[in-house]
Amino acid sequence: MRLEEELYTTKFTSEIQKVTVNLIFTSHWIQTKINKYLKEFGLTTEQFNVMRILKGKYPEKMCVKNIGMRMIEKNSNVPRILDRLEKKGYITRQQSNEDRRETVTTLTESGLSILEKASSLLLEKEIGMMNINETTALELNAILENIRNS
Amino acid sequence: MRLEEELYTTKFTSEIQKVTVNLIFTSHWIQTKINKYLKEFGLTTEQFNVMRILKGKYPEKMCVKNIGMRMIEKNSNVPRILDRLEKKGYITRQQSNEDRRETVTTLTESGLSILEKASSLLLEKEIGMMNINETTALELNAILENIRNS
DNA sequence: GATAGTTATATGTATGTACATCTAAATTTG
DNA sequence: CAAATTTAGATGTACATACATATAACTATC
Repeated sequence: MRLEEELYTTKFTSEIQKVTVNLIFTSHWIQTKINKYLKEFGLTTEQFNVMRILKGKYPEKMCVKNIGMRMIEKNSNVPRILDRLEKKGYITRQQSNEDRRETVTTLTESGLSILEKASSLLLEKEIGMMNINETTALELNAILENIRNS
Repeated sequence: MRLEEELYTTKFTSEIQKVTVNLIFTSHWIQTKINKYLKEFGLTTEQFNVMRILKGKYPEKMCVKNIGMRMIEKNSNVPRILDRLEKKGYITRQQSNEDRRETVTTLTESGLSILEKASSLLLEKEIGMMNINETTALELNAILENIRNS
């Protein structure tokens, strides 16, 4: 559907102005879908993202800062997301021995297991989630990366 | 900068998978910029959006549902955003006479005035905010609208 | 026209962002 | 090495989303 219809608006003053709104709208649209899939596992997207990042280094432990650097949302408050994952038993936290300011974290067995299940569902859903092919995706990725060069 | 560098990750398994992350990342990147501009006026993006929508019908009053339909973020909790705008004196609310379930809202003089200032700053910043021209923007808008056809 | 169903909005709770502040530990500097 | 600075993380507050539930008012149905 055209963005104008989605937002019940008449028109935008420029294609650039419309791009701004269209990017934010499409991002919300995707996130809403992903949220629904993850809900089945009792996970939020941010919790899933943190776990996915921890998996990338597993079984190595990661400090809070290094997790934060890899988050899609750079303003994420990682300690609080870790609070919830710890409460659910999906991660463990301990003070680092090398640098005692650091809190190092790793996935538990239970965390690994639920991550695997959630990942495989998302991988499966990913195909049909967006109407786009690899060629256009490549093109879109290039445009997005260029947009941020300013 | 390439997305892989932004997220300190090695690579994505497909361009489509990368598009998902790239769209969400770019959306956050834009929103962070807009937030910073609006902060000068003590407004959040959502508060600004609601005011912009009210301006579109001004001086006609709008009900909560019609505002919500026009929000970029469809999960917005409009009554609570209105609470904050009312507290700041930027809108007024009253029960509708036609349908007493409805709460109708309109901008105050003060609201119109701050909206005008914020809008003009955003319009000015919009040009340099993203590195994109009208032609590519047109193309990007078409891709985004197509992505959501599924 | 009374009852059932629907709709518009408000509100409660958990989670997350945005941003400021605090504390402890490491690092730098004189 | 002591003092100053920086860094890592935790935590407080305001605002927002996600979603469930509650309430009042409207509409449909018998």
